[in-house]
Amino acid sequence: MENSVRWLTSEEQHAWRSFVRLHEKLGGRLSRLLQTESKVSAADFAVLVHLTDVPEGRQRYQDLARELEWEKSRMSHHIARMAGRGLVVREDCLEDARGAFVVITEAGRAAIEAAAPLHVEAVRSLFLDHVTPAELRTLGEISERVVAKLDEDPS
Amino acid sequence: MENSVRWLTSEEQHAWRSFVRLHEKLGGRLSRLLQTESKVSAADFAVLVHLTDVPEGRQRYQDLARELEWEKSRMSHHIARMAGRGLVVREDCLEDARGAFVVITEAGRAAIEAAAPLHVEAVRSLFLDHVTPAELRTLGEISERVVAKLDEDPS
DNA sequence: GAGTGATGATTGATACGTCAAGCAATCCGG
DNA sequence: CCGGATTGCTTGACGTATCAATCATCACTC
Repeated sequence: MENSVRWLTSEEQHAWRSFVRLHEKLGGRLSRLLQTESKVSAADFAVLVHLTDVPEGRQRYQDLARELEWEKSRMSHHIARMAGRGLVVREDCLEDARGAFVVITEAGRAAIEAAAPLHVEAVRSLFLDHVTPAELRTLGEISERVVAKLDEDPS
Repeated sequence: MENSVRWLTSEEQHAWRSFVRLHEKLGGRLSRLLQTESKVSAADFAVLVHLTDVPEGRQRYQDLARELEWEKSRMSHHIARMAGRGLVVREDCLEDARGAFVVITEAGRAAIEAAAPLHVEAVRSLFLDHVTPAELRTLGEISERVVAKLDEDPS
């Protein structure tokens, strides 16, 4: 048993546990909602959002993986499944024969347009509606700062 | 296309996306750390924490599932795997022959005592160290309030 | 006290994420 | 150029999460 551990005070413990519960519950609710009400999962949604943000709806696997913070193998597996459902297609890359593009299909665009209002409404009613603008600002600042720290110091 | 959707303002959008990224990154880091440095996963850790909080280290499947917000089938599968690794044992319930207890073993206690300092240190260095006490208080309040709302209104 | 429904847990199918290994295509130092 | 290292993606195996179906037991009612 280490004696040098900086254990949490009870305030820290309480805040941390609440925060963890929030993540579990909110994340669970949102993805369950998307899953059951639309036909895209939270992961599908994230992919489709990025593809609609980009010219022609085409992006390299690696770029997509970097933006979503996914492993490349996860991207391969997931895109293969999405392609099977017709939401995207895989396209070979001419400039670099190793590479490949993910391209959103019409069905993909239709799926995300159908899911987006639902998702926004859920984010509002499950979260934003219960948080003041000042709190939201604080939360945004904390999130950005911590994410930056995590990026600085890779595991 | 619905016209009545209350789309997010750019401030809301920014804060929300940062928050989601924090969720993804911090969760990923913590569970990866636990996984590689100790021999218990984040899920194992949560189970063991609850069992050490309770008399004799025994608790019913359903109670454990409720506290962790897990599905009962997840609990069954996971406890079966943990039992296979000797961290817990399953025990029949005398009062209700349908029910069963999960009981932490000595090996389970040893595992969590080994993992706890590491976990606390990670929570500090990856998160708490980058947040002021005031921010942490705000975060705790937000979390509690939103969790309460989510509990009120079941999906 | 038999029938009906609810409860506590298990099981199997399927989907998903991660890891390590693999395979091409490309880059680059000599 | 040529050979080894690197890059971009794929694959297979494994552990894990979810869903629906199942089974045994219990509770309630008539």
